[in-house]
Amino acid sequence: MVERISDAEHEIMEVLWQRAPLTATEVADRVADARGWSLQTVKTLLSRLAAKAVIGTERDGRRFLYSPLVERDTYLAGVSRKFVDRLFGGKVTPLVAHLAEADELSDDDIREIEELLRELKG
Amino acid sequence: MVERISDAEHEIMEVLWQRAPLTATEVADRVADARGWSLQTVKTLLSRLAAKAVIGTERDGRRFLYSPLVERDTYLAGVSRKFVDRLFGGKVTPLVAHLAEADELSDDDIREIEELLRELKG
DNA sequence: TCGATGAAACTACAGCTGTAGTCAATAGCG
DNA sequence: CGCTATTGACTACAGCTGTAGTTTCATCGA
Repeated sequence: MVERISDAEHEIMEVLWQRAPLTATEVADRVADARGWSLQTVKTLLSRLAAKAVIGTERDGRRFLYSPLVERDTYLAGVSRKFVDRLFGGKVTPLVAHLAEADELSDDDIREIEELLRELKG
Repeated sequence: MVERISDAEHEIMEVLWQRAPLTATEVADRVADARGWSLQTVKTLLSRLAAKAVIGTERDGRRFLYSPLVERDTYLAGVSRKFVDRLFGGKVTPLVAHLAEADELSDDDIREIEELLRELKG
């Protein structure tokens, strides 16, 4: 069970999953576009993530380098599971059905998923 | 945009989506199994949902009857969308791929989804 | 009629979240 | 060697969430 990661924290994680280790300033630069957070905000989020042992710190002189301790896939698996459990009784099919009905799936999407499923069976 | 519904609130909504209108006491009885909430807690959650206009109240003598104002499907659509956006860049295919890789999809699931997609195209 | 009972309204409170300001140490520059 | 800029640590604070206690008001039975 990975500790709960909040929305803002997740944004930080995405950056670190893309490239690590990074300093606080580097992380701040990379999230600057999406959210307009100050450096201090980013540092607070990094501290909280470190406190939860979701990221690790490595001293580099006077500053820290941060890296994820949890794989993105592991995290996604946990979150997806909880999501599907909570809203779709643990079954994936209704979720896909729902997205499909809600017109969230383009024809291309459908083709892609079909392709994917074919590979899975093969 | 439906207002954000917290976990606890969602539990209450599920009860009301299953049957409505219900009194606070009836709702409390129905969630008693899952979570061990007191009647007061349930009433607080009902008030918050009513304040958000996610459920409606109808006076019945000295008490209230509560009913959802938001369809379950509408709500699921919004939440699913946000989920897919946030974790899978808005694309459903990676979500399915992920669930598949994480062994969350049984052979039966795959067959069901294929069937579903066939219908969608038809 | 009056007290017990049941319902909603109001109040509480700690922990999490988003967002940041301030402080203290340190290191590099002049 | 002292000042300035950088960096992490500590502090802040309002709004949301989970979980309820307390108060007040109306009503039903004796």
